[in-house]
Amino acid sequence: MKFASSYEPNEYETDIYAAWETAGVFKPTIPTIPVDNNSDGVDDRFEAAGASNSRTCYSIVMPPPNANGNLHIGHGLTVALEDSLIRFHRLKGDSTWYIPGADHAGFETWVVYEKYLEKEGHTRFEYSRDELYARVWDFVQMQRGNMELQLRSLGASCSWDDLTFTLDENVVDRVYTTFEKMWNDGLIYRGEKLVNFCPKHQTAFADIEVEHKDEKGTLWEIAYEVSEVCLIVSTTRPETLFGDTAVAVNPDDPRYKDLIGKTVHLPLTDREIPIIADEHADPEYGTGAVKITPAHDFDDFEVGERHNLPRIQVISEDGHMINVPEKYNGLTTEECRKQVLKDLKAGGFLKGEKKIVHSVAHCYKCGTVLEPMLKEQWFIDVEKLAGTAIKHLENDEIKFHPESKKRVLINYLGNLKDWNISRQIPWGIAIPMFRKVTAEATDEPDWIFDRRTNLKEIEKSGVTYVRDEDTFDTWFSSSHWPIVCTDWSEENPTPYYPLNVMETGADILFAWVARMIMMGLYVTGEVPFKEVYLHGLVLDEHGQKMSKSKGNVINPIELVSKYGSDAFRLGILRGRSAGMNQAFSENSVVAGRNLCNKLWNISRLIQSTVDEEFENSDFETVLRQREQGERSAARDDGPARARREDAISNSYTTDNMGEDWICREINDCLAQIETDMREYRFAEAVETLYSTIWDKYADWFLESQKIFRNVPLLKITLEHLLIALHPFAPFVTEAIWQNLSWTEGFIITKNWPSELKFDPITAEQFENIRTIVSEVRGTLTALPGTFKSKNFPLMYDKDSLVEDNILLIKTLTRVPEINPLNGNPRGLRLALANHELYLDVPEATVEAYKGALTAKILAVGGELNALNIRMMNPNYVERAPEHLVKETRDQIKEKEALIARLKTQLELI
RNA sequence: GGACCCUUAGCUCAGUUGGCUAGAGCGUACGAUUCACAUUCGUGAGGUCACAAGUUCGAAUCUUGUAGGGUCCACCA
Repeated sequence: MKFASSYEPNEYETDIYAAWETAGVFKPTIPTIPVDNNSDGVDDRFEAAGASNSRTCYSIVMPPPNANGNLHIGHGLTVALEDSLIRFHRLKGDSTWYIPGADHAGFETWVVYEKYLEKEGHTRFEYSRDELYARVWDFVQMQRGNMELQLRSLGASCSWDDLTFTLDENVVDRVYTTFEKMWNDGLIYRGEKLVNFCPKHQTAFADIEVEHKDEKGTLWEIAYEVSEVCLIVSTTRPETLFGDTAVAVNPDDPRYKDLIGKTVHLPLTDREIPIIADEHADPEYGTGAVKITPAHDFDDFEVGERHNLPRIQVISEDGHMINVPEKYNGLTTEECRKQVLKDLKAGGFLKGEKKIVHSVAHCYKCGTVLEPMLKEQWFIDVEKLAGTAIKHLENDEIKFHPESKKRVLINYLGNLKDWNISRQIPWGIAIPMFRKVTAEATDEPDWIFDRRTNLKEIEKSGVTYVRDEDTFDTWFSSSHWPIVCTDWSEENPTPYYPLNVMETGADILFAWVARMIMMGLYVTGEVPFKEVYLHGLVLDEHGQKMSKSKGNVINPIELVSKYGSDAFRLGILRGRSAGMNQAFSENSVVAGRNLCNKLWNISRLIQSTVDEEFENSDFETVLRQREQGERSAARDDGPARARREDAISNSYTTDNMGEDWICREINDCLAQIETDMREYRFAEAVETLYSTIWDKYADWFLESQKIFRNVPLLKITLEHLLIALHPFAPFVTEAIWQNLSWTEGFIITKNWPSELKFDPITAEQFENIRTIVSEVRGTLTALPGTFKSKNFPLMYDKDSLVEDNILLIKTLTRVPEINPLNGNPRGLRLALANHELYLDVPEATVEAYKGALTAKILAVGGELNALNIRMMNPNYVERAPEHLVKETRDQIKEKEALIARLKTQLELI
């Protein structure tokens, strides 16, 4: 026998994955690019397949994990979700394409590399941009590979040949093509705008990458003199006063009405700046007068634009004061603030200070306070893109799970500001723009588009241009992900685009999903995916966010090696629903591991039954069976084969109690899984499988089969369950499939099971048996005395169901014997199951059981009462649907009969 | 300030268009004992569905309000 007494995942998983990969079963069966109709020598198979493309292609692209990182729990969830979908659709016969990816993770990787440089005693400023790019490339290659191995250990059945790295040539090509199109369409502009700038990392961020934190600060009140009077302004950043180019007051503020248009003297300088009227000044806040520093504050920048104010930059990119009086020049912002406050105080300008709490922008990576910095950057005018996206969303072209996120997304797109796509880090896709440096060529444009970003300098009609040193925001290239992964092109649109579903974290709805939709529509005219499934955060077992500092991080790979890949997948899917942040604990993985082991032992039992049958059967039968098997195996694949497999697998009969029932239960289970998967209810699908396999198949069917041994049925039902569980627990199901003596090929490429035939009446009879068995067990447990003293025989009167199933009931209840009742009823009558059944219990025992019995009668009486009250309500009888009223009537009858039976139990004593 | 989500058993969560006695896993109590599986088997206990009002024959489910928790966006001179 091949089956060990327990399932050891580590002995099988690596080999199984390798076998799948070698066999090429992860690849889509329908070609990804349709063949050109005009070309010769077209493969027939491909053409035939092309006809049904729209129906049978099923594609998912993986959100690319960091190429040189390790997978975390979120990736574990992603793979569990996506791979279950892929495997389910593969079994359903779709041509599935699960496309893996690797992210160069521009900023993340850059931060890691910069730390590494620092450790080596170097800084980024020692190298040119191209040198740095080459160095990071090598650095990434050196670290690469872990993540891909980890995806394999999670069982991701993705098409490895099609792995896309975010810096691959086709990605860069596509990104440049889009950028060029946008440039020509006038959607790209270079603007001097305020950007969030990290003085430590020396790069700008998009709004979305900024982390706002509430902090304590001080609000200072400073006097700006206007001829005789003075105007008090409030500020949290006194050091920026050197960059002030106006003071704003609210136009409706009566206190300052007369001052509008006049000028004030800027303290510590010899400048006069105007007093302007602007809505931005809130009369309720501070003193109602606000200094305007267009170069260092986002709001002030906008005020400046409205009033055409000059922008004076007084803080440099590395956080030092510039363009300020000699005394302050070169100080850090902090030093300068101290000095300015000191000098203001000395000059009598400082009129007050208040402690306040305000939110401050931080770098999401290093926590440094971000400096709003005036910089020339490339921007995308998002108005049209967002508008188009909203139109398609409102047209319901993408289905969201959870549904509520659609509105959230539309709301976000409606308020989107222009997108800064320039980053000042070398690790990324170079922006394909070149700046004119030949001064005398006045007719030529200042900037030109050119793909030759490998060159620092290019020449065009005698004019020299130098490359912009910046790289793209990673989200700009990532927004092309569905397009580039599926190899979509204008000439050859692939049947795998749009994707069937985009599965990713709810936290990157804006950063990624929104941008993919805008970009997909802009490039292809179609939405990039038909559905979006968003998963929430995986929290620790107490509902806390996982973080290194809290020390509550769970490593998925550790769980995989401890309990097996399947256990992890089952565990993480359990109790999870779309878009919700949910807790996760090792317990659920243990439950998953137990299910795998249960299934393993179920298979072990069935295999041993099959082996025994084989040994006992006569030689000729064996020979005939073997020949049949070989004959069918010799044929080729295809629909004919599928039909034949169907016929063979349906060649069973249901002869014994419980057999029709299990067929019914398995059919229900399969149908439930199909519904659940269509609606992305993963946890429910797993739940259904768990209870069908364990509570129904093992606890009832297999127990009853210990008497009956219907080998063909045991085989086919096991196969059905193995296939049904395969999407969620791929390794154990394949391991079993390979160990079973009669199965062929890989389970991963089998067909989803067809319905089992059964007789519904016989199936229902088994429910009666179950009720009887449960009540016998329950009553025996409830009766006083030790277990051993309770070996009472069971007696029946004129009951053919019991009479026909004496052996079965005896086995399941473990009563010593079951006899026909001779003479008058005695002992304890079973009440719940409506059968003439008595436990042969001595009077004294029944007497002691009386209390429990009375309590039960009371409980049922309460239920009956509630039902009667319902029926006495004329409105209910009139208005509720007829079937419900009838149901209630039936229930009343049942309860009344039950109470009557229970009362006989008491009377019998 | 705006938006969205959540509150159901000790814990983590299901509960689909309102309709049987509100379910599962884990935990827990009692019992079994080696015949596929102790990663086992059997039987229980455990719930004012956050609170209040409303709609309805009927509400965990729909509406409104209150309280608590979470997430995101905007703003904070």
